[in-house]
Amino acid sequence: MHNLKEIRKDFEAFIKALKKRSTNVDFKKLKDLDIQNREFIQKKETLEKEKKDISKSKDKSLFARSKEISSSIEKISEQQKKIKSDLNDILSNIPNIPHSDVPDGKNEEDNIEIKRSGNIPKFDFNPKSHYELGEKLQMLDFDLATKTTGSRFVFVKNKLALLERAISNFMLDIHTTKNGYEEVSPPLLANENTMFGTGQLPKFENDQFEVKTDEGSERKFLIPTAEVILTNIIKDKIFDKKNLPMRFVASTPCFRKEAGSYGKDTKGMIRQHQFYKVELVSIVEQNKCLEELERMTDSATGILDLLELPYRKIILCSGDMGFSAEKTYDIEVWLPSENKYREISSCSSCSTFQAVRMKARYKDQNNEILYAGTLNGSGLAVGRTLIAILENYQQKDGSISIPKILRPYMNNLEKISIN
RNA sequence: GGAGAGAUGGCUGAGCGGUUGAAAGCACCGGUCUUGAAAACCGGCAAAGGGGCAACUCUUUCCUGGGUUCGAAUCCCAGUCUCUCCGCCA
Repeated sequence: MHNLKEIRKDFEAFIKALKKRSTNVDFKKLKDLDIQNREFIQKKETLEKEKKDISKSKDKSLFARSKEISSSIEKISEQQKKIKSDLNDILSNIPNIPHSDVPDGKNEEDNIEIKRSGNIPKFDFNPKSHYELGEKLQMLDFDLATKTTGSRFVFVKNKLALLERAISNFMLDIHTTKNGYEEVSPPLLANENTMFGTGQLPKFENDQFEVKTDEGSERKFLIPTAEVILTNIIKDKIFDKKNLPMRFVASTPCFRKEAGSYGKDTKGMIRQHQFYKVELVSIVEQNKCLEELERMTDSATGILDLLELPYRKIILCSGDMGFSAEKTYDIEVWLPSENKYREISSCSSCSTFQAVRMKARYKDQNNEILYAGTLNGSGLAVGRTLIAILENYQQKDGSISIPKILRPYMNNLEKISIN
């Protein structure tokens, strides 16, 4: 969320900065409401001052006047609250401003590739898709999941379940021992305010799975990514600068409705309602965001290097970035069956955008209070890593050789085959 | 599910109708002392919002929402959350 005080300083610049994004913000209304809001605050405060003075004076002759004032305050206050709430509605639906590094563009076609790494495997046969491979191995079962649960779910079984677990453990180990992240095993449900903090609410409620709770108690949502719960670790806090940076990693299931993606990636486990993801979150001083973004992205690509999977790194254009991001790198892994790169990680700096929503601040050496910078990135999506391994490491006979680095996590198994 | 207790500043924790925005301690910042550091001592230190170029000033805030009162952190009602004990389950 943006700081109104900052917006006010140069309203035109604010509009201009957001032009890069495809938004339909009613800027005029925003400005008018802000002015109205402040007018009402002033009216209210004048009355409050008078009332306070009467109360302090303990002068009985003025008590009647005080009562009058109370009812006036009530009226004005009501109007002011309405204005403030309208103002907040607009404000909380405005996305972050793209950093100047970010290329202008409308959609994913305008993203820019900045790096390629690894060798694309050459096959002397027609490479199969992960779901063909998995079903043939009898270790991916989509039909069963449809029966027990519904579409966009999958049973991962036998050695592929082991592989999935190995991937997760391997990534956690690297991030905790080599990259300086602290491992967290967080709750998988988040309340409304937490979801607001990272920007999932109010705008993207349709993408969330809400869990039914007792009447009257707080609303709860299945986390769409561990980013939500990990970033909110610092919610409502003012901490010392010396605590920064904070870096957290968690491997959790993620739940997404994937509303609006009907017909997209319907086959296989590319796009599921539930998937595991190893998530990285950093909390940093506000001027260190971009530096940390590079570090985080390197942590993510480091995993692909170790797994010896070919990938490329792209910078998202202004039109393709997520709501809370100021700058995002996507990392895409090579999928032989599709003959193209597919997203396996997305690393974003959110500048202070989420911190303002969460009221997460720190004190610097002058005891000045500043909003923190937050970053999140996948390190990596476990399901998609599984897919990438299946496809890139497939053999002519339909078996899968296991990346060397993962073997210690799989009882030194070298190959997954039907028996 | 039954019975209690609680929610106060960055943290711990007093206050239980009228200069209380709030004692005390810790943390933090500045100073004295010291070759330096520690300790000790002295001083400072809540946030948000409004007005002002600024110095500064005003308002709000002691979980949330109502109520009583000229006046509420303090009293009353409703709600949310947390904790403890018992039961049940893991």
